[in-house]
Amino acid sequence: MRVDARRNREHLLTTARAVIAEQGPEASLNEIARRAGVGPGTLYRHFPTRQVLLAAVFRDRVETLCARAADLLAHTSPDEALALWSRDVLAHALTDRGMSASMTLGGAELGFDCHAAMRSAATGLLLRAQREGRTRPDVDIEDLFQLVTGVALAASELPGGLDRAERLLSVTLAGLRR
Amino acid sequence: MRVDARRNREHLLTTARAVIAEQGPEASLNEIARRAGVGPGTLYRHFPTRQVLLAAVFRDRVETLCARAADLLAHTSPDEALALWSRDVLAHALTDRGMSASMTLGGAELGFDCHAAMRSAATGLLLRAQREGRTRPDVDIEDLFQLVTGVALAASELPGGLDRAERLLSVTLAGLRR
DNA sequence: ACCTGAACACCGTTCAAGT
DNA sequence: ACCTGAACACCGTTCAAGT
Repeated sequence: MRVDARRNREHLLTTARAVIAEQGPEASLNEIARRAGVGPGTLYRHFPTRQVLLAAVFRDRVETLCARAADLLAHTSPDEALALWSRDVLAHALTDRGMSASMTLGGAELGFDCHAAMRSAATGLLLRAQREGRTRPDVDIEDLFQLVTGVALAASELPGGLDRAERLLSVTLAGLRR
Repeated sequence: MRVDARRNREHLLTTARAVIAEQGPEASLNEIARRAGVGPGTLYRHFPTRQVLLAAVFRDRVETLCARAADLLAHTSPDEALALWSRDVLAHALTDRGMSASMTLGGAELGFDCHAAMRSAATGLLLRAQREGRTRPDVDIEDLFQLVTGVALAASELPGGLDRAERLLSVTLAGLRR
């Protein structure tokens, strides 16, 4: 990869992060390119679809959440780990617009598969909670995932912010216990 | 209102229903006008914003759900009424793309306030369940609403369809009990 | 090998001109 | 009083031409 190409890629990523923080995940790709000082073709060369760009933008955060899951798996009780991790996901989703949408972005063509990463991180927590804890055995990882991102989406679009989010999460976590 | 205006309005609504069923609530307004055989200006005259159009399109279904809530309130036990009504909302949301998005459409300028209608219909069910049933007293009507539409949104975007939707709903309803 | 930016087909939205 | 449809500013996307 040529040095100017690599620099363009980095700069596009930085700009995309800023614009998406401002305008959300539907932000104009042309504007991202414009603000980064490159032609739209250059953006498309590096990120052939919007989803590829979003996956790249949120990669760091997703990896942070995955590391957190591994940590909780090693150091916390099953029920508590699930609760704390869900709360973390929620906090990230409330902070970064588009984060919750990105968490469901999957597929090998993305360069980085957010969905697969999140899924495998959460699977460990769920299986252990079902084995040792008091978690309903019939829910699968997609269910857990949908419930948490659903709460995140709801909370990010409604007034009441974190308070409401915590309440919705507590309802969901209570529902997961048997 | 002139007869041709009224006829245009009806025809636009019928066309919009069809196009939205095909393409979802983000369907092109120009295409709706085109298919209805009128200029885009005519669509805008009758429905000044997309939300006004969506509220008009889904008015019938929302009113059906409200009537159902009143019926359940009169003839069913608190817990069961809440469960049956949620299941109904879910079924409507899975059938009609854009229905769940429309349920959150509020404001007096819409001609018909879907959100207010749904909220007042569901409030009766929730209050009674909290008074007589075993429902958590700290959740409010917005919480209930968000949980149900969240499940609906999740289920409509994920494979697994109705089965998964039912499971997610049962988790949520379990979480609502104290 | 990579970038550029004009070009294309679309979109939402407006508004002067018509009937 | 209502409709028309050309027009505008934007969007995503592509691709010949450049370096």
